[in-house]
Parts: sequence; structure tokens; C-alpha cells
Amino acid sequence: MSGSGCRFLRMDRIDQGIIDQLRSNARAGYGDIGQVVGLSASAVKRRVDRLVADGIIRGFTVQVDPKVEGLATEAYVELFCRGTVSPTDLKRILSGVPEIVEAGTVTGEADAIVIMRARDVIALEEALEKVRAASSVDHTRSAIVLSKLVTRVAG
Amino acid sequence: MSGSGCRFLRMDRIDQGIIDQLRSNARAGYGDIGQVVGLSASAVKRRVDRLVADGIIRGFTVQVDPKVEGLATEAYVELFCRGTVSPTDLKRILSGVPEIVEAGTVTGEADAIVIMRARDVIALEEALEKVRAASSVDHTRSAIVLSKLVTRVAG
DNA sequence: CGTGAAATTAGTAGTCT
DNA sequence: AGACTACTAATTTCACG
Repeated sequence: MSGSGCRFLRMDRIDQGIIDQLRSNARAGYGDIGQVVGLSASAVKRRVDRLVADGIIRGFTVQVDPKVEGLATEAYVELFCRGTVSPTDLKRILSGVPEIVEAGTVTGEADAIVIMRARDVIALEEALEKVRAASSVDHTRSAIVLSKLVTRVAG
Repeated sequence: MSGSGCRFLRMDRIDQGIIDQLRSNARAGYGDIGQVVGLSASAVKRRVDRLVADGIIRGFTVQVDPKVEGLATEAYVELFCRGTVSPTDLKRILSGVPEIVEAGTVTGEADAIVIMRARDVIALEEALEKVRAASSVDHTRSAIVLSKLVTRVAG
């Protein structure tokens, strides 16, 4: 973890503009960004560096056609635990499974909901087995995605 | 549309490696990537250019802390429909709600699962109302995310 | 905190094997 | 299709307002 817990997040209008630019093209040059937000290249770089250091910007990634990625099979999995399990413990269990794209504790019947992505159903089942292997996990309820209806980029 | 519909996607091991590198850091230099995958900078650039032109790489984005984005409240919503509803109809209904980040038809009890993100619980409820307003929607079952355990970027 | 110039490094285009 | 060279343009550092 790159230090500096979570101090209060201060971001002005310019930082917001820089992030907007980077969101539409993370490979944009600092000069190009500066021209839009009205700053010099070095000032933009300094701000971006700080946004990264503060954890506001978590990283720069590429959006890939899901069909190509070979991660065609997706599932939403409800997790039911035995007794009381702390979010910290859950985090440790789930972090070990790379197929897990997203997970969070939730309100309602289930203790957590997990989104998994794998090459095919077999790989998905194997990943699911790893989750179910944890002693604190009582059972799971899976819903495999048949067809994707909406796909907007997530933060 | 930048031409050339979807011909069969040919990607070799090297392309995969380049994308892996770009995924962990979309701002990585061509030289750095080449050093990992075993190619020269210019060869890497040529491949990246083609991956973008072919639509395999859709773009380069930045991952931003959701708390900062003002989209702190997230929910997983199961959708139960009245009678039989085609995926196309569902897509039309859900596309109109901007708070919906992801959605897909699924196996199991529910007809579809929807992921929503909003500023707060009130905004979330309003968005949910828009979904429930559709005549083909019978009822929904929501699970509001309490704490995020895993957050890996999605394709 | 932002600017501007200097030094460094990376991106780009052309050519050859 | 990849490597190499030369050229251009960007990033990065630093002293200054």
C-alpha cells in the first residue's frame, strides 16, 4: 500500500478537468491536457503526480473488447457465511481469487456479493470452488450472465 | 465507426502480453513494454496502433477512487419481470437510466441483475423507481453495498 | 502554486535485413 | 514482421516570480 491513509479529499475544478481528460484518453500528453484546462505541462504533471500519490487516481488502464479478452463468462455470486465474519476476513479470502472482479458486503439476505469473470464456465466453477473452500463460507448462490445488456465503464 | 466490422480477431501471445502490460499501466512507454514482451519499441508501437485500429483496444482510461467521483453508493439489483421479456426490450428499458453501470440477463430466479451507482441512497432510490416504472418489470430485490472488498477494473 | 527554459528521454518515421 | 538509426516531440527537473 502506497502510504498516506485517507486524508480528506480536496480537489478543485482544475483537478476535475484533468481527470476528465485522462478518462477519455489516459495516454494524453501533459501539454495537451494543460491546453484544455489552462495550465502549463509541468503544472499538470505536478497535479497528476499528487492525484496518484493521494490515491485519487488509482491507476491507468486500457479498455479492451471483452470478447477478445477471453473473459466472456461472468457471474454474480451471493455469499452466505457461517456465523459472523468481519469484512476484513472476507477481503482476505476473496483477494486470493483473481477471477473476482468486484466484491462488497451488502444489505439483505446475503453477506456479500461477488462479481466473477472467467474464460468459460469451467474456469468459473474452479474459481467458485476456491471461494467455497473457505471455512467461513457456508454456501453461495450464483447467477451466470447470459447476455450483457448495459456496459458502462466503472470507476 | 472506424471501418472494418468485426473480422475474426487474431491475437497472438505477444499482443496478449502487451495488453497485460497496458492494463497495469496504460501510460507505460513502448520501450518498457517491449522489454517485458521481448520486442523493440517500434514493433510494440506498431502492434498497439493496430490493436486500437482493430477495435481490440477501445481506449485508455484512468481509474478514479469512487468516493471522489461522487458515486459512493452502489447497489446490486435483481430484476424480476412479468411474463416473458426479450433481452432487447430489457436493454431499451435499462439504457434510459444513467445510474445503471452494468446489467445482464442471468440464470437463476431473477431475469436480470443490474448494478447501479449513485451519489447517495436517495439518488439510488430515484433511479430504482425509474426501473420499476416499466410495465414489464414485476418487482426488484436490491442489495446495497455496505463496504467494498475487492475492486479490480472491468473490461 | 504556477511558469518557463534546459536537459533528458520517449515517440515517430524511414530503411534495411 | 521486427530491428536499427536519425529526427522530432514529449516528459522531467529546476530556478524563479
